[in-house]
Amino acid sequence: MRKRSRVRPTIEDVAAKAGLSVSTVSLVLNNRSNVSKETRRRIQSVIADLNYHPQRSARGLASRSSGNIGFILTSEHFSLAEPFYTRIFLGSEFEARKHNYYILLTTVDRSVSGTKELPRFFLEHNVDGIIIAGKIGSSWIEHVRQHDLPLILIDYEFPSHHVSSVMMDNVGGARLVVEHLLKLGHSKIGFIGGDAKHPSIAARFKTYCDTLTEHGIEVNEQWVNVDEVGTGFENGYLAAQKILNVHALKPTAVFAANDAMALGCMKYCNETGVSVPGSLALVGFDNVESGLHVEPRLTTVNVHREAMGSVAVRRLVEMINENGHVVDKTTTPVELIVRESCGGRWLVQQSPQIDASAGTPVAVS
Amino acid sequence: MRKRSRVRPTIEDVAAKAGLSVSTVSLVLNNRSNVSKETRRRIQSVIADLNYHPQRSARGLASRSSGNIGFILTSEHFSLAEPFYTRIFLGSEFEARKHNYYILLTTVDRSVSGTKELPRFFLEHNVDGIIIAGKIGSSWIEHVRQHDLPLILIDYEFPSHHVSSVMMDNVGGARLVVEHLLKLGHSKIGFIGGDAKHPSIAARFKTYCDTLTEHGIEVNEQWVNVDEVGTGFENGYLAAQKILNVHALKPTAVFAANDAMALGCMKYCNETGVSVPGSLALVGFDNVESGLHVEPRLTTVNVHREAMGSVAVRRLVEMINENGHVVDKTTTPVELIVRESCGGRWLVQQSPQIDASAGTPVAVS
DNA sequence: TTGAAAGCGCTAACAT
DNA sequence: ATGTTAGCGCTTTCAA
Repeated sequence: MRKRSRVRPTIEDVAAKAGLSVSTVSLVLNNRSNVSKETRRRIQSVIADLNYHPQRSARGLASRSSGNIGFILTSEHFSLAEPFYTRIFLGSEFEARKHNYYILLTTVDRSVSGTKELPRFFLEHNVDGIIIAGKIGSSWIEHVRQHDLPLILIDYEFPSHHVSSVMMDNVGGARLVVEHLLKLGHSKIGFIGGDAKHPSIAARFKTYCDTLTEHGIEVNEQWVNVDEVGTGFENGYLAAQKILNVHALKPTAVFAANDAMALGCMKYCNETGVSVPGSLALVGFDNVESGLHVEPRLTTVNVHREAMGSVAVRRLVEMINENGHVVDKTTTPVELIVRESCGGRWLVQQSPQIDASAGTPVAVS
Repeated sequence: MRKRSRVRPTIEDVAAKAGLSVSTVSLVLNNRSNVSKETRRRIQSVIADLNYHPQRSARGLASRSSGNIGFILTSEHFSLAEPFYTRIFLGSEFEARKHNYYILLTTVDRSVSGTKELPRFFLEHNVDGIIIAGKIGSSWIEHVRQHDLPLILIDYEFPSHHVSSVMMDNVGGARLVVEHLLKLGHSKIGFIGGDAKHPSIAARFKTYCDTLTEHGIEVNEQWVNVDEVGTGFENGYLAAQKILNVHALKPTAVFAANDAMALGCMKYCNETGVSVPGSLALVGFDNVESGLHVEPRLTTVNVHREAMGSVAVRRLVEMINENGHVVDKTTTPVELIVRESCGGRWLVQQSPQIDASAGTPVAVS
C-alpha cells in the first residue's frame, strides 16, 4: 500500500509542481537573491498550495546546523517565585521564532560541573548557539567554550574570559535610585546588598558609593550591609536588623539592591515599628510583582526582562551567521518606578538609553 | 585542506575502528537485541573511546522522528508569579532526558486560535508528541489532534474529546480539606471557587458538596461563591466580601479552591477584623509559597508539580512507542498540609494513592 | 548475528 | 538564473 499521498510533501513535490528543479526551490526556501522574481513567486505559490514546510532534520543534516538554540538555566533560578528568568526566556523564545530557531531549554544543577553533566545538545550537535541566563559556575562556562559554539550570557558577566553578555543597566538604575533619594532630601542613605560577589549587586553597590561621593557625601559603613550569604528576603531582613540597629545615627533611607531584600527590610520595619516611608524611605531594584502588593507599595527599578531575552537571541543569531566571535556587552535600559515606600510622588524615570537595541518587549503585563 | 580530523566522529568511524559494519553499530545504538554480547561490548567501548554521539538530525531524517517533545503553555500561565507550570515543565524536562528526548517549549496566546498560529514544530515535523499544560482554548486542541500526534494534557481535561490527561487528585484533596474542617468541629463551611467552569475547580466544588452531604450537612448557598470571572487573589477578596457579609448566620470556616483566592480572602478578613483562624478557619489548595509567608500560615493541599510533568512525559513516550492511541487519565496524589490558618495542629495527610505512578519529583524545594 | 546498499529530504558545489 | 548531482550521517530492508 502506497502511503505517498497521505505523506507530507517534499521539496521534490514542490519542484515538480512548479516545473523547476529542487535546487531552485531550495534557493527560494533560504531566500537567496539569485532567483528571478517570477520564479520566486511561482514557487512560493506552490509552497502555499501544498502547505509545504521543509523538514528540520533534513535541513539540519544537509546544512550542518540544527536550527536550535540551547538555553541553560539553573533549576534554582528557574523555579523562583519571581518569574524573572521565565520572562527572559519568554522574550528569547518569541525572538527565536522570528529567526526561525527553536529553543531547547534545559536546567542544570548549580553545583554540578562535571563534563558528564553537559547538556546533551552539545554532544548530539543539536544546537547552533548557547544562551546562559543567570549566575552559573565558571566550570560550566569553560565546558561550553571548549565546544566553541557561539555563547552569550544574560544577567551575568564573566570578566576573566571574553564572553558576550546582555546586562541590565545596573549603573544607570542605581544612580536613578540614589539621586532620587538625594533629591527627596536624604543624605543618610544605607545600602543592603546581600552578596556583593554577584556582578549585578557589585555594580549597584559601586554606583551607590560613587553617586554619594560625587555629591560630597561620605559612605557610612555602619549603614551598609554587603556580606550576607545570599540576596533573598531573609537576607534583607537580617541586613535591616544590622544596619537599623546602630545606636546614635540611623539612616533615613535605604537602597536595597533588589526587591526581595527590600521586602525583607520592610518586614523588619513593620515588626519593629519603624514607619515606612515616615521614618525610613525604602527603595528596591527589579520591580517584582509583590512589591505592588505590600503597604506601602515599593519604589523600585524596572527591568525589561523580555527585552533582555530577545536581545540575547538577536546577538546570538548574529554570532551564528557572521561566524565572527565578536565579544560584546549589551546593556538594556531600566527605569525608576516611584511608589509610596520612599515618600515621593508617583513617577517613572528612564535610565539613559545606553543601547538602543533593547528590543521588543512581549507580553509585558 | 581536510578538516576530517577535527570533525566529530561518525558512525562510520566507529564501525571502522571496531572492525564491524555501520548497520551493526546502528543496532547497538538503538539497543536492539540481535547483537552478540561480545560485539555489543566492543562497539560500546569504541563509542566511549571516540566519545561518539549520534547526530540528532541524521537520526531524525533516517528514522522519521525528531526526538523532540513539544510543550505548549499559554504565556499567561507561564509567567504567573507562582511557578506552578514552571515546575511541571521542570519535571517534564528531567524525565524527557531519561528517555532521550528534548523538549521544545513554546508559549501561545490564550486568545489566538487560528491555524496560522500553530507552533512551527507541527509544520516542520519537528516533534514526536505534544504536551499541553493548563487550560487552553479548545480550538487549539482540535488543531493538534488533526495532526494526529500523540497528545497529553496536564492539569486540564477535555471531556468531549478523547484526550489523555494528567490530573492532580482534586477529589481526594478536596475531601481531605472538608473532612479536616468537619473533624475540627466546623459545620458551617463556606466555599470560594471563583470560576467554576474550570475543570479542577468544578471537581473541588462538587467534592465539597458531596462530602458535606455525606455528613448530613446541607450546602448553604449563601456561603458559596463560584461565579467570579477568574480564580485569582482579587476574586478571592471579592468572594469573601460576599459570603462573609450575610446577615444572620456566617460560616465558621471557608474552603477556597486555591491558595490565591484563600489569600485574597485572608486579606479581606484582615481588613475587616475577622480573626483567622479565631473566627474563621481558612483552607486553600495548591500549596503556593506565599502561603508560608502570611500570618497565620495557610493550611492547604500540596500538589506534586514535578511529578505531574514527569508522568506526562512517561505516558507520552509510551504513546509514541506503542503507536496505540490509548486514552487514559492519570491522577497524581495530593496531601493536606495543616498549618495555622485553620486552627488545627500541624500535620501532613496523604490523599489515597489513586495511581502509584506518580514518578520522581525533582528539585522539590 | 552481521553486512551491503538504498534511501530519508534537504543543501551546496558545480555546470550550464 | 536554473539544473544536476553528490553528499550530510544515520536507519532499515534485504541478503548472507
